[in-house]
Amino acid sequence: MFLHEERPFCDYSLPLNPQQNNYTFCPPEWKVAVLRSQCRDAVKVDVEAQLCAQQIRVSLQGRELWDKFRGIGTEMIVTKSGRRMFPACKVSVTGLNPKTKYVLMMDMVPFDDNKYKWSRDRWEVNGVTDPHLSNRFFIHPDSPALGERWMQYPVSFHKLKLTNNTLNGLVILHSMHKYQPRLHILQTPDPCGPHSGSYLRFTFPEAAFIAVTAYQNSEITKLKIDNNPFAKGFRDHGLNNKRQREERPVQSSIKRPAESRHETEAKNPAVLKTLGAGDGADLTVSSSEDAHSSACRVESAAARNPFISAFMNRGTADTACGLEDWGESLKYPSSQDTPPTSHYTSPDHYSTRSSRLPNGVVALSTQPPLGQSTETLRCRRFSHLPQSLRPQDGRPAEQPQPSGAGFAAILGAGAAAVKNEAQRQPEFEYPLPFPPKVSRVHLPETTLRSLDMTSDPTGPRPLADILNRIGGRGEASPGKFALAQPAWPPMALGKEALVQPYQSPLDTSGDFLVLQGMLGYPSGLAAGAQLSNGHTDPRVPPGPPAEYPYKMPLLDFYVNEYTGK
DNA sequence: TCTCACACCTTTGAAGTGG
DNA sequence: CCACTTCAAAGGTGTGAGA
Repeated sequence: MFLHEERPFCDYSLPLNPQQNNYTFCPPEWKVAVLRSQCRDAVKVDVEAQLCAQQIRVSLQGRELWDKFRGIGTEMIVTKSGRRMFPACKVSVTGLNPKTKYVLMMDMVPFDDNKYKWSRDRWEVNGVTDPHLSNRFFIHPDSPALGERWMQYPVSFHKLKLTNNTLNGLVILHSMHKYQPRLHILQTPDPCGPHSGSYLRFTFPEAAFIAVTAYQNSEITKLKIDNNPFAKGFRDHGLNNKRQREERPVQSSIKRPAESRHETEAKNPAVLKTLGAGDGADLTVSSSEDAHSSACRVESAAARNPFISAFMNRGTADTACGLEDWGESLKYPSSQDTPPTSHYTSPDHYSTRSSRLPNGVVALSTQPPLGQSTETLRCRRFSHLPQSLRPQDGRPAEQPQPSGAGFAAILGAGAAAVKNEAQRQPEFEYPLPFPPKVSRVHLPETTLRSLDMTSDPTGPRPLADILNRIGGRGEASPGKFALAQPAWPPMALGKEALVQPYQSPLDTSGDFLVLQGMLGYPSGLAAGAQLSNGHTDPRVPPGPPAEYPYKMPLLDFYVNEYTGK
């Protein structure tokens, strides 16, 4: 769905995932599998999986904006009908196998075991967390897609919606609880072969937030209004509000309210606190570059506000991260042909580890580069740049903007040249300019031929529609696009789904689908919190595997795609 | 603390218009 | 036929009243 709107692909041979609802439950077995893989004592390195996975790197896009929010204490509204996140999670992925299909999913996991309350001007711990509800994934609408697709542009999860209602199938959160996004990269199992897919997950503690039903911190409200285009009507400090405009028709110069805490702290580095290793008990680590930096730079001094200090990390940026950031920080994939020389090959990202589980699933987990300081990492990262381009503070220096022809080059035959350039400087981040309207772009004939331009209403949208949405529209709006969705087998949702459980064509064992089936591995793996080394994970409730009666397993989905059912 | 109606906004596609 | 403009619809957003 969103693919059509934001990203052009010259190869449209693969079917898109047209599911109107991209949410599904998290199989508890996955948790166990990943937790096992992340327990170092239990890791049995699988050489094959390691080769395919250890280069995979994920970084959160829009860091400046996230930093702004984290500096104040990010809040996300949850509503009964579902509310989008702002900022939305947008990640860039590198290191995937370009010719392998992957499913990208996102869910929210508790950040800690606390429940919070807003006390006058700050967040305070208010008891222990309520029982965590069953995880629900938001499956990226492009899934499944080839690795080269995922790596070509940052992957946005802006359509993910948060809710506190268990009946609507969205990602469910408890209000006044703190969560962090978690990205799942699932290598799709081969429907014609053994069902073994690699599996990785990356959490983003820098994007942690407290779920609320109404904003508590007015500074968060201001920040959202200032940055969210849909809230533009509330800018000018509320004077766009009709009522207030009528009350105050003339307001030539409006003074900003008192300097926000965020701004104050940004100007006073001594006030800044880094995100501590308080999540250390959590085996999940951040995959993103700056989260790693955070973990490496834990400061011992306690902030006045423990919650806010938990959000704080590094200096805040002054530049707003607008819609244009989809092109910024675009990372071209580094060479896939060059195997790494050591296990930890990504100086500024977390590397991956893998383990073969008893059920045959290769579980992969992220690990920080051990024994390396942040400065070391940064020095290495920019070592290939001329001295003049190396940032003084470890941040990327401003790079010269490539010409507008860069977009066409990516689209057409020029893509190879761009890639070669990226291979020469694999860590270099190329800002990508907005492409012009497609009507003014002359694409090579070979490129046009490679696109599926059929008039089949169930097929992909014309190239013009794709590209016109890219220019100047980083965030896709719902519009009327849903009407144009191809008619795929309906995915039962919510109450309706419970009435009409999905009957897997592959699973004849009963009316209920046990979610191991989503990956195709046997259901004998006991669900629970007990790890193989005896540790327990408090997030994984003990008990039998949950049964989810109505979601089509991913494997079935892929098989249906391949077999044309 | 939560829900809901509301005004305001962006985004989108269709229809209309003119060269 | 193409480019551009206008319009209406859909839906995202925070606000504020009330439960």
